[in-house]
Amino acid sequence: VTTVLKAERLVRVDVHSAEVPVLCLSCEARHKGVCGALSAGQLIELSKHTRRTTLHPNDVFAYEGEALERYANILMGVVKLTKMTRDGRQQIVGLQFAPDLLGRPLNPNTSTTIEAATEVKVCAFPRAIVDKMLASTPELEHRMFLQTAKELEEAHELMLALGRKTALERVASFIWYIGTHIDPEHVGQPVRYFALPLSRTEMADFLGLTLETVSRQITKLRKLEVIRVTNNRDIEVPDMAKLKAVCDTETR
Amino acid sequence: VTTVLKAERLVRVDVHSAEVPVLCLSCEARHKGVCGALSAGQLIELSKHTRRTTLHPNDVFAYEGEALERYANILMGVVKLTKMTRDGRQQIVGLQFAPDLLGRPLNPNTSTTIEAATEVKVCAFPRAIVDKMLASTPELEHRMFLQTAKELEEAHELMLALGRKTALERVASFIWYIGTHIDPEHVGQPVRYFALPLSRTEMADFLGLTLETVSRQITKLRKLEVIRVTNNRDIEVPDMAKLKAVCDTETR
DNA sequence: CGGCACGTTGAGCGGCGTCAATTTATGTGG
DNA sequence: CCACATAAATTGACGCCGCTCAACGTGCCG
Repeated sequence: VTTVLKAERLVRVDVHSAEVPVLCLSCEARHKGVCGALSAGQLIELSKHTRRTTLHPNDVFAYEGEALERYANILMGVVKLTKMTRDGRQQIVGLQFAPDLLGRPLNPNTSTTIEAATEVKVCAFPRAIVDKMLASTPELEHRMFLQTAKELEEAHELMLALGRKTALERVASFIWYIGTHIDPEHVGQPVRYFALPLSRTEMADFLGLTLETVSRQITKLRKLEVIRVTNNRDIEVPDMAKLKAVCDTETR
Repeated sequence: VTTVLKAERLVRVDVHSAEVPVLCLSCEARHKGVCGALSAGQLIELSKHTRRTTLHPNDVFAYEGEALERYANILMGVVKLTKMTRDGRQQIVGLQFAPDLLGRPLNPNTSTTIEAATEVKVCAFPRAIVDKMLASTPELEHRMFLQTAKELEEAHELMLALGRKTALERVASFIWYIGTHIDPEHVGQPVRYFALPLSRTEMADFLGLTLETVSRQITKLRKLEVIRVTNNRDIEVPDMAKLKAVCDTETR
């Protein structure tokens, strides 16, 4: 229900400097995110209107149907995209990780509610400025397109799980998904020890289950020695192949 | 007023029609599809390598993981995008209608199997030619991006159905979806009489159900007088609002 | 007419949801 | 540091929605 809480002011940058803004220097989005498509000059122009913000779990960035007047680069943390039926049933339709960009060109209205799952740091800039750069920088649109295409593929994968997988397979698939996405430095290498970014309730909303069922499947995976659970959210995967096998069991 | 506009559009004469290839003249894709982004010269260039094809139900255009060496514009009919688990459980993750484009730039590999649901006519062109035009024609990429973004939104909608809706709601949602997409001339106006492009089995694969359950829900909708079924595939919707109400029942 | 594909209907069962109790983590003030 | 409160997660009992298996139309075509 709360919106953006804390806003940090950006460090001032010399307008006439051809250098990359200080804040951008160590920013991951400049390497793998959309900002990588921008020149030093564009980064400076953009940084004049940039505002970094921290969101706390369940802080809402934008509501379904709302017009986004700012794009936002995720610098840290996990963001969930949710939809709801009129009577309150909720579905998480996607997760976003650093350095994903929130907001799309050509249509400012978001079709999902965008909210923080974990603590999240974003770098936000006004729509108009980015849209102007889009016209002259094809590479920027390429990157946005690439992200959207990737989101669509992941949506398809989740749809297979929602429509055709058992509760156990869905939970295993989710753990696999997190393991292969949570580390921004992942080069396809899944990590074997990580913290789940979602609560049991949220996992249920992601997987089309109830929190009780999710909990039961987790204890089942624990007893099958596919995972170890240390502090509810902390997961260890001794053997990734074993986990992968459960995601798509031959003998259901 | 709408009918007048519609009629006007149908008889509209293209100023440069002399330069546009004959095949493109009456093609819907040139108006609302991606070809609308191309100049007469580009259309001529493209038409030299164009091949029109007819696909029959269940003909496969490309298999999951395969590299598409041709884009294809849907001129007529419905195409289904499917995914499968290793043990053969199938999920339809999306439907494509005229004038949608099959294939995406930047990544030739398709993540879903692409196959005809109904009889389908496509206009196919080699990847290389289109990709070259993409570099010099931003509008072309805009349109592709727009379609992908739309696909993503529809995927999200389906995910809500798969994860959180009852069997009855899913079937009603499907009928609503078809009613608002089957007519290429739809300007948001849902039609009340149409043929379902999918068999019961395919509807089940789309909705994460079994064919028996789909069948039962259809008879239930019939008894509730939400729909009329004439020849199994032919549906009449007396009151669209009534159908919409079932899609998202308050009292589940 | 018979064969076949497709759809409908029925009977019974099981996986997951519902409701509720208990345990475990997290935080707060004395 | 320990009671205490609150939220989050686990576990159990039971019921229902949708799956499974099977029989039975129905329409189409040779």
